[in-house]
Parts: sequence; structure tokens; C-alpha cells
Amino acid sequence: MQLAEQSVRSVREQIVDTLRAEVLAGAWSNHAPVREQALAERFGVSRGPIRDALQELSREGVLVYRPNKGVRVNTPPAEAERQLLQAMRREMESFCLSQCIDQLTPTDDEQLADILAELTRACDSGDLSSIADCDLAMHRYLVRSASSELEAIWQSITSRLLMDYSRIDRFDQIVSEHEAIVEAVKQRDLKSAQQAINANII
Amino acid sequence: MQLAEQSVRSVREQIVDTLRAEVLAGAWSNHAPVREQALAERFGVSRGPIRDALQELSREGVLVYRPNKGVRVNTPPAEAERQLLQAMRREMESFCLSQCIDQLTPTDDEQLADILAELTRACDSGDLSSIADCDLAMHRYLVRSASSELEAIWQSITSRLLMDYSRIDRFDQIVSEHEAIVEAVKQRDLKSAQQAINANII
DNA sequence: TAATTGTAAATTGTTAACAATCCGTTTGAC
DNA sequence: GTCAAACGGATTGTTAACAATTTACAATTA
Repeated sequence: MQLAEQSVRSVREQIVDTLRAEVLAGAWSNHAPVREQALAERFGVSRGPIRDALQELSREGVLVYRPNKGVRVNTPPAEAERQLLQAMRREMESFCLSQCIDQLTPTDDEQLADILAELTRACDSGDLSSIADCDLAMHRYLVRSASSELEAIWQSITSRLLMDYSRIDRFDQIVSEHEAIVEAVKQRDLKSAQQAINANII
Repeated sequence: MQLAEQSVRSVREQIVDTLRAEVLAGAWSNHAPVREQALAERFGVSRGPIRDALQELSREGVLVYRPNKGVRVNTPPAEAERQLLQAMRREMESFCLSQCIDQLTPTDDEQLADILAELTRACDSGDLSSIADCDLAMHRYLVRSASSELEAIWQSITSRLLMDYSRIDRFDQIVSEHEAIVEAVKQRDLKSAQQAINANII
């Protein structure tokens, strides 16, 4: 377990993370085109890094790129596609759990507890954007602990899946589901943890 | 079925396809770093489009990017990871087949037959690069027929999987396996086609 | 000699200007 | 009045120069 290998996130990565969070929180319309110049001014950089970020988000499935026409927000997948994507996400997270659970340290437990605390706070205040962030952060943490290689694929699946994150009703359920995950992981109980994960990925 | 939606592949996409084919055919060492300037001169463009292409291949898993140090060829996945990736690829292609098989047209059958013919030729001449191309082209065709959305994920999985494409011994087996796929698809026999696909994805 | 610091070349990261393309509007012919 | 071609602004695509960083190698010191 040697995460935080380099907290030196490049400019591009920071922009990518910011924009992805906004799009997944439903803050952007998928009709209005995204303008490079406007984003460049907002982030205080030139169009180069912005283009890089938009390209990466396109490859990831958050945005859609059309030559000479820029990018727009992607549309949610059809129902059949959505079910496949979720099946793949479940299989993947179960596998990652089996790979990493016996190598996790108390430090990892603390990190997960921190994310859970943050998630609880976000649910109390009803901050959708933050809820999405924390939910994904916990799953991503476990995937990355198993394999940074698989993280990119996981992100690609998840981004395409979560287009409609903005409608949640049962905040308390989200919290309890994640509590179950953190507790099972802390006990190093693989079976329970996998069940908790599967229950959480609706 | 409305493929070939736009044969206007951008400069970047052409470069990406060329470089990916070369790396997957084992033409590049994974020790020597990749230099942007050299590639720019080779393709007769500036470093901009080259950087775009390298970034895309990094996200896809063919290359690995490190800030301020450029990119290098990725290393093959560990055995456990490899098995998960293959399971995901199988599940994905089976699903795509079930989605598209009843909507395929005789034109599609011809396209697949063309790819098969090309593959046969490549196997006869033992051209590894071309064999890899054709093999992937057929699978990609079926995935894309079901969903261009899933194609990117499929590519990402496949790229990470095929790092050791350069050691093949049974050329005739490859051909016969793909003949079985094309034939089953032509008969619109989903079960047989899925079996043939699963048998092909070792 | 081995380790460390300093320096220069090579390489990547960023920027701003220029070229190519798209899109809405106007103009003109029928 | 309708349609199509042409114009012009806005936007994306590409380039070359410049800045920041890394790397290799020489010089210095213990």
C-alpha cells in the first residue's frame, strides 16, 4: 500500500478533476457547447491545457468530441448498456477488493473513515456535488489500492454510468451502506465487504 | 447499422492508430522513452498533435505518462489482473453480440468476410502486425455495431491485455476460430457466435 | 575512490499568433 | 417569396517560440 505516490497533480489533472465533478453533479447542460476560450480564462491558463483536459474527459466518456465542433456533455446510456456497465463495475470492484483487502493498513482504514465522515457531512447538508465526490472517492480508493492500472477503466465505466447522479432521495441509506463497507473492510472480511459493495452499486 | 459514419479521421486519430498498432505488434521497447520531437518529424507535423496522440494512448493504457518525463510503453498486467481483464472482455463482447446480431445487414457480413480474408492472408505470410490488426478489427467491428459508447472501454481493456501479442504459434487455429465467428454471425445464431467468441478469447 | 554539487544540453510544458473550419446572416438571382 | 451562394464573425486546429523541468556529465570535496 503506497498510495499518494505523488500528490503533484499536474495542471491538466486538476482541471480534469474539477470539470468532471461539475459535469457529474449535473451542473452543465448537454445542449450548450463547451467553449475552450471561456474555460481558459476561468482557470487562468491558455487554451492548450484546456484542450488536453477536454480531450481526456472525452476519452473517459464524460464529454463527447466532434472534430472542428468542440465537445458537449455526453448523454446517459440506454438501459441495456447501463446494466452491462453496472455488471462490469460490480465484477471489477469485487475483484479489486479481493486483491487489496489483506494488504490494507490501519492508515488505509483511517483514510476510508475520513471519506465516510465527509460523506456523512455532505448528506446532512444535502450537497449533491459533495455526495457524488465522496461516494466515488471511497470506491476509487479501493480500486486504486488494488491496481492503479484498473483505475482508469473503472473511471471510464463509472463516468459513463453516473450521468444522472442528480436525483437521489434516501441520504441516510447512502451513509449506512458506506458504513457497512468501511466496517467490513476494517474487519478484513472479504465476503461481507463484497456483499456491501454489491448492495451499494444499485 | 450505420457505421462508417465519418471516414474523416483526424490527424490525431490516424497517428494514434498507427502508433498503437506498432506498440501492440511489439515493435517498441518499453525501456527507451518516447520522444515527441522525433515523432513530430516522422509524421511531418508539430509536437502538438503528437502530444495529443501520446496522451490518448496513455489514457488507453498502451503507454504510461509521467509528468515532465514523457511516456514509455506500458508493461503487461500481472496474471490475476490479466484474468479479470479477459473476463470483462468476454462479457462485453457477448453482450455486444446479443445487442447487434439481429440488426446486422448483408453489408456487415461482407465487411466481416473482408476482414477474415485479410486475416487469412496475414496468417499465410506470417505478418504479426497485420494479424493483430485484423484480429482486433473483427472484434471491434462487432462491439462498435452494438455501441460506439462501449467501444472506448473495449479498446481500453484490449490494449492493456494484448501487450504480449508477439508470440503466436498456431496461425491456422486463429483463422479457423475467426471463420467460426463470421459463419455464426452470418447465420444470426447468437449462441454459436458467443461460443465462438469465447473460444477465441483465450 | 565515492559521493555531491554545479552546469549545460535535452526534453517536456505553456503560450500566443496564425490557419482552417463551421455557422448564422446577408445578398442576389430566379 | 424561395433558394442558394457568398460573406464575416466565432471557434477549433496547428505551429513555432519561449519557459520550466529533467537528465547527463563534469568538477569539487571528503
